[in-house]
Formats: sequence, C-alpha cells, structure tokens
Amino acid sequence: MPHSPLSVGQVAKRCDVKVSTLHFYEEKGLISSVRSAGNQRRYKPEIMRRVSVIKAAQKLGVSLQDIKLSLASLPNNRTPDKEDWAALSQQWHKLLNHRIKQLENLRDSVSGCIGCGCLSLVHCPIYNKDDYLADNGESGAILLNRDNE
Amino acid sequence: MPHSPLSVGQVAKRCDVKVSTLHFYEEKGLISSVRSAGNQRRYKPEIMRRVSVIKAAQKLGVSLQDIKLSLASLPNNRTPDKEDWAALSQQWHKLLNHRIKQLENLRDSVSGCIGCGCLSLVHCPIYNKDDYLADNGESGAILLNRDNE
DNA sequence: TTAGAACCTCAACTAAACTTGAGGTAAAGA
DNA sequence: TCTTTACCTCAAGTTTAGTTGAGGTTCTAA
Repeated sequence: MPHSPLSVGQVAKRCDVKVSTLHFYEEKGLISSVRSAGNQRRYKPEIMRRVSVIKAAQKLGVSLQDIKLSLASLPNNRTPDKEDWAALSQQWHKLLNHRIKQLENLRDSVSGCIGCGCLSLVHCPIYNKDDYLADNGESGAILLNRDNE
Repeated sequence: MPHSPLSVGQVAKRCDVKVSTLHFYEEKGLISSVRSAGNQRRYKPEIMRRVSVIKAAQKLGVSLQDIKLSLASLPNNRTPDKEDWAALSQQWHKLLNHRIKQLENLRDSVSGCIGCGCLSLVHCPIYNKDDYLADNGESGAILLNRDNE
C-alpha cells in the first residue's frame, strides 16, 4: 500500500517542524487531518507540500493569516499543485520585490544621512511613512536643523 | 534660556511616538531622563536625536536589544554625534545589505521553483537554513521527488 | 483658586507564532 | 504482556514591542 497516511510525528520530522507547530497550524485552520480509530492525526502525504509552502511563504515575510487566505483562495482549498504554486509564488514574488525595494531605499537613505552629515533625523525620510520611501526612488539628502531648537 | 529641558509630552509629540513608548524605552534602558522637583521626566534636547536613531534602526529591522547594545558601545553611552552615527549606520548598512541579499536569493529560488516545475519543496533551498542561501549565490534548481513517497 | 491638562506608577492586556507542561490514552516492539 | 514511545487535549508560558487603564499627583492658566 503506497502513500499510507502519515502520523503527526512523521510529518513533523520530515518537514522539520515540531509536532506542536502542526497542532498549532491545524488550530489556525492552515492544515487539516483526519483521525485514526484511536483519535490520532493522520495526514495525506501532500500535507508535506502544504507545510512546505507555508514555511516558504513565511520566509518571504508573509504572515500566517495571509498565507491562510492565499491557500483558502485556491479551488476548494486544495494543497497547491504546480499551477497553484506558480500563481502563489508569483504573488509572493511581487511582495518580495516590493520589500527589497523598500530596504534598498532605506539603505540608500542611510547613506544619504552619512553623506550629508545631517543629524536632524526627525524629518528624515527614514522615519517617515514606509510608503514615502516605497513610492519614489529617492535616495534623498536629508533635511534641516529642526531638532535642538 | 535656550534648550530648556523637555517634558515627556513634548518629546513624544516631536518624535511622533507615544508617551508610553518613551516610558517603555526608559524602562528598557534605551534612553534616560532626569526628574523635575515634582518627579516629572525632563529630557535634554538631544534625546530627540537618540529616539530618532532608535526609530531609524528599527526600520532597518534592528531589534531594540541590538540597538541598545550599539548605543551602549558608544563612548560613555552618549547620544550619537555625527561620527557615531556614521559608524552606526555603516554597521546597519551592512546588516541591510545582508538582508537584501537573503531576500534576493529567496526570490530567485522561488523563481527557480516555478521554472523547474518542481514541487518537492522539502529539500528546496527555500526552507533550508538561512545561511545556506546567504552564503552562496545559488538560485538553484530544485530537487528530487521525495515527498509523496 | 480651581478646573483641567499633563504627568506619575504599576499592573494587565495585545498580537503573532509558537513552546512547554500536566495528566491521560494509544500503539509498537521485545 | 509489558514497557516505552508516541500521541491526545487543554491551559499556560514565551518573546517583542509596545498600549491601556486605574488610581493618584503636579502644572498651568483663566
């Protein structure tokens, strides 16, 4: 009998997460299981892929809540197949690009601060709204002496 | 009398943080104050710069703990001046570059996964140790069919 | 002088993403 | 069969970075 159902321990081991994490994901509605006669969790092998997708998305900085929504948006909430994964990862790829861009802008602003020697950080883009930085490519020289006044 | 000491409310307003946040930072040893006759907090104007540096570092993803350490490493734990800020931001600039690089690797790995159509994510670089990705520039093609076995 | 704004401390609460522990059941191997 | 390992539930604890609220004091300004 190929593909026999997996126990929570087996899944935990092979996905390199703790059993408690799988319990937690289930509680949060990210994964599901059936129960054996003795009330133990049993998983279809594809659970591995689902857990893996969750982990991958987390590394991209996606919250469990958003991951849940993404997965739930798949046809009958199935474990992502090849096309699904492509779509999901494209979504997340965009997100990643956005975050990278923000960080780069931030980094350049820091350099700008060094460059201009300005310490009036209160009005510096760095602590202004994230989207200020995200929206335009400014690596900007920073502002005026309005602290210490 | 120029530069009169600032109250917690004034600092909060001008740094755009809540009063409770300043209390919190003080409790955590990130900032300090003296007390007025009536036991109210009074700050030197440079507190603004210190708070601003804290906020900037946070945007770079530095934890309060690490910010505290960085600030504490300055000569007599002073509020960063021009040179100090240059040094700190250079430190943090490195950190940022590292994080950007990790994200880029991750992003490229995601693309790799789409490209090869492989769904065996268990062994995919994406959920292997962060440093695996950080250390080499692999955008890797992914592995074998060891899930679903 | 007196109302109301601003301040004080301390404790408890929030959110995310889990982990740990207690007390008890099920399954697997010698 | 017996022992050990794996599993179950439910409650409570952990970390980070604060926020909220209660109960009380101090400042400021009309």
